[in-house]
Amino acid sequence: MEEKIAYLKGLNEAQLAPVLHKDGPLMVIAGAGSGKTRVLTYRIAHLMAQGVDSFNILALTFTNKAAREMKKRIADIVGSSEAKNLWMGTFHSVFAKLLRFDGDKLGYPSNFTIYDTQDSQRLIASIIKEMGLDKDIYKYKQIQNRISSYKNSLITVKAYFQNPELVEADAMAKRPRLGEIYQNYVDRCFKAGAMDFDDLLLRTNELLTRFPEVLMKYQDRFRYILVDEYQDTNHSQYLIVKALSDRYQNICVVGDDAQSIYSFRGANISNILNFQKDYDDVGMYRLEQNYRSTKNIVNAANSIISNNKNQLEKVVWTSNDEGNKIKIHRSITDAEEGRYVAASIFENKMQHQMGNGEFAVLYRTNSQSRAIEDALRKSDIPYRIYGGLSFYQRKEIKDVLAYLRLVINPKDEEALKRIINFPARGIGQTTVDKLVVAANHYGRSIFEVIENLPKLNLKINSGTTRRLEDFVTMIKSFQIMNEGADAFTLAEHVAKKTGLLLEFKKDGTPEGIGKMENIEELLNGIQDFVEGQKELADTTGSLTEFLEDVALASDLDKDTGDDDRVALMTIHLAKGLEFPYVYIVGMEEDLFPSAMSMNTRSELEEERRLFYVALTRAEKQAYLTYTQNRYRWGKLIDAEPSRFLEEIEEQYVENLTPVNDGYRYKSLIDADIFGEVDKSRLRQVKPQNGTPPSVKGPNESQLRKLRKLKPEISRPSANTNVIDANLVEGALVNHTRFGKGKVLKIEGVGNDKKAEIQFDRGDIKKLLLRFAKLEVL
DNA sequence: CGACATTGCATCGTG
DNA sequence: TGCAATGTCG
Repeated sequence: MEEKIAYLKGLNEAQLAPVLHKDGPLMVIAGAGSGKTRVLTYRIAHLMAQGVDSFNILALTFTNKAAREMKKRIADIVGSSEAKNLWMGTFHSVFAKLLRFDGDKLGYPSNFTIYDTQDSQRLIASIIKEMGLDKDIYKYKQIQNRISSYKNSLITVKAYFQNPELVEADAMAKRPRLGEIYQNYVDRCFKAGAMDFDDLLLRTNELLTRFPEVLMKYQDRFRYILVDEYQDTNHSQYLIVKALSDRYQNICVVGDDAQSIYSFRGANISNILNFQKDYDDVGMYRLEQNYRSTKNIVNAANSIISNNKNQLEKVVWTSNDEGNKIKIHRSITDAEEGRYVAASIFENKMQHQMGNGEFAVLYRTNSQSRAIEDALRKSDIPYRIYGGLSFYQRKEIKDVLAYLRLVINPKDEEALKRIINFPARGIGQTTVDKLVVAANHYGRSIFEVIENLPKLNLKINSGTTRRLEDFVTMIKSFQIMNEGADAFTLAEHVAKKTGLLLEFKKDGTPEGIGKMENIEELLNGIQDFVEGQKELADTTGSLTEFLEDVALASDLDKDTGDDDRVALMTIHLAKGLEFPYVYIVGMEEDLFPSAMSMNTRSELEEERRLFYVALTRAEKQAYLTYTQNRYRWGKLIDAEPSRFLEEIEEQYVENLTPVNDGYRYKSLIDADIFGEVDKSRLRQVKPQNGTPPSVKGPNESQLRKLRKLKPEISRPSANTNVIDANLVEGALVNHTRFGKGKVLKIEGVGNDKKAEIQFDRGDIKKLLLRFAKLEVL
C-alpha cells in the first residue's frame, strides 16, 4: 500500500480528502484553478489502485479532450492497459455508445444516425413548409431551440400535450401548432433512424426508465460514477446520473457554481445546489486555494463575482505572487483593438521570451474573431481559432459525410436530401418534394420510395425516374463495397465516383480549390482513423464509429497540440483551460454583457459568471479591451464600456491609453481610420485570383462613415466624458443605469478621476468617470 | 431543371 | 455581415 500511495504526494490536504473518500456520495466544490482535474484524475487512479475494477468506473467530462487527457494521466499512474477499460467521455458520446448496444429496445437500429443541429433545423424547416405554416411566425431556428429545451427537460410530445400551460403559452405566442411540429419532428427522426443531440440523453432516460433490466445492468456496471462540471448538467443529464448511481450511491460530482455558464442550453444550477438533498450522507469538500493565477487576478475575480446574489459560500485565495494589475485598454475601432492585441502580444513575447501558445484571446461572440485574426495575420503571429464553423460543419465536408451516412443508414433523410442532387444530376426540388410527400404518405423512407418507384406511380417523368434509380444503384454499390473495404478506401471511392472532387476542381476558384483540399484532408483524417483502429482491438464498426466520432467531436477536441499558436476562442470554449496571458476583448455594453442577456437578474448573473470564467483563465496577466466603435452586422455602431469594468475593484486594474497624456497611439489613429475604410472597400469588392483591388474610391456610405468618424479623432468621444467642467461636488447628475443622483465628492485626476454619488434610489456609489456615463443636469 | 442575382433577416454561447 | 429563401432567366 505504501508504495502505491507515493503518487498522492503531489496533492494538498484539501485535494487529498476527496481522493481518499471511497464509497458513498461526495461533492467537491472547486474554485477556479484549484486543481479539480487533478482531484478527479487521482481519485480514479486511487480507486483502481484500491482494487476497483476499471470496467466499473464511469467518468463524465465536459469535452472529449478533457476525457482523453485525463485518461492519459491515469494511464501514467496505473498503466495504459487498465486505463483503456474506463468509460470516460462526454455525456453525449458515452450514452451514444450505450444506445448503440441497447437502443434496439426502443426501436432504433444500432447504426442510427446522429443529426447535428443543422440537420435538425433543416428537417424542422421542411416540416413547417410541408404543413403550410407561415415561416415568419414559425421560425425554424426558434422552433428547434424550443424543441431542444423541451427534450432537455424531458418534456416528450405526450407530456407537452398533457401540460396545458405549455400548450397555452405556445398558443398565446401565436404558435398553436408547435406541438404538431414537435410530433412530426420526432416521428420523422425516428423513421429516419436518427437521433438528435438531445435524443442521446432523452432516449437514454427512456431506456433506463422503461427497461428495469437495462437499468440494473448499467447500475451494476457503473459502480463508481464521477461527473465533472456538474454545475453545467441539465435536467436530462441529472436524471441519468441519478438513475445510474441509485443502487451503489458511489457518486462523485465536481463543480463550481460560480462557473455555471450554460443555462441557455438548459443547464440547471440547482443540480449542484441541491446535491445534498438528493443523496444521503454526502461528503462535502471544498477546494479554495487557487494555484493558477496571481493574487491580483484572483482578487479581481472575487470582486466581480461578489456582485452576484445567488451563490454558494466560497472564498478563493492564492499564495501566488501579487502579479501585475489587470490592464484595460480602449481603442477607437475593433480593427485598432486587434492591432493593440497583436502589438501587445508581440511585446510580451519579446520582453518575456514567451511562445505564442502562452497567449489566448477570448471573446463573447465568434464574430469578433475576424478583427483579431486580421491583426494577428498582419503581424505574422500564428494563431488558431477554436470553435466557430468547425471543419466537419463545412459544406463540402458535410456533403461527403452525407454520402457515407447514407451508406450506413439509407433511411437518413437529411443526408439524402442533401446530396440527392449534389453534384447536380438532374433531380430538382419538385421531384424531391414529390418523394417526401410519398414517403410521408406510405410511412417509408425516401430511399425506399425510390426503390419502389415503378409500383407507386408518382407523376415523375421517365428521365428523372431513371436518374433516381441510378442514384439508388450508386448508393447500393457503395454499401456492397463497405462490406469489404475499410472506411478510407470507401470514402475515397465515394469522393471520386460521385464527382464531388471533380465538382470543386473544375470550379477553379480559390474557394473551390480550398474545398477540394478540405475533402482531401477529410480523407486523410479517415485514413488516420482507420490505421488507429487497426491497432486498437477494442473498437468495432469502422465507418459507423468514424461518423459517430465526427458527429460528437467538438472543435476543441481536434488534436493539434504540438504547434505553437495564439489561441482564439469564445469564453465558453475556454472553460477549463488556462493561459499565462489572456486578452478579453470587446468589453462593451450589449456585447458583454450581451444585449440579449440583460432582461433578468439571472441572465445578467450568468454573464457575470462568464466574465469570472474569462478572467480566471489568466495565470500571469490579464488584459481587458474595449472600443468606442464596432462593426456589427456590417454597420459601424457606437459602443459603451461594459459595466463589468466598473465592477472590478479599482485597486486591481490599471488603465492604459489615458486620454490626455499625449496618447501613445495617436500617430496611429489617422492611419487606423483610413485603414478601416480601406479594408471595408477591399471586402466589398472581393478581389479574386489575386486581381488587384478595385480602383474605385470609397462609395457614398463609406464617405459618410469617414465624415462621421473624423471629428471623433480630435476630441474625446462623448461617452468617455472624462473632464466636464460642470461635474463638480454638489452637481445633480443622471446615470444611464443608476438613475439620478447627487455628486458628493470628486477625487483623483485625469484617468483615475472618480465621483462619489448619492443616487436617488438609495445607494452611494463611487464611479470612475472614465467609464461612467454621466449626464450633468 | 439549374445557375445566378436579389432580397430579407437575424441578431450569443455548444455537444 | 453572411446565410437562406425567393425571383428570373436560359
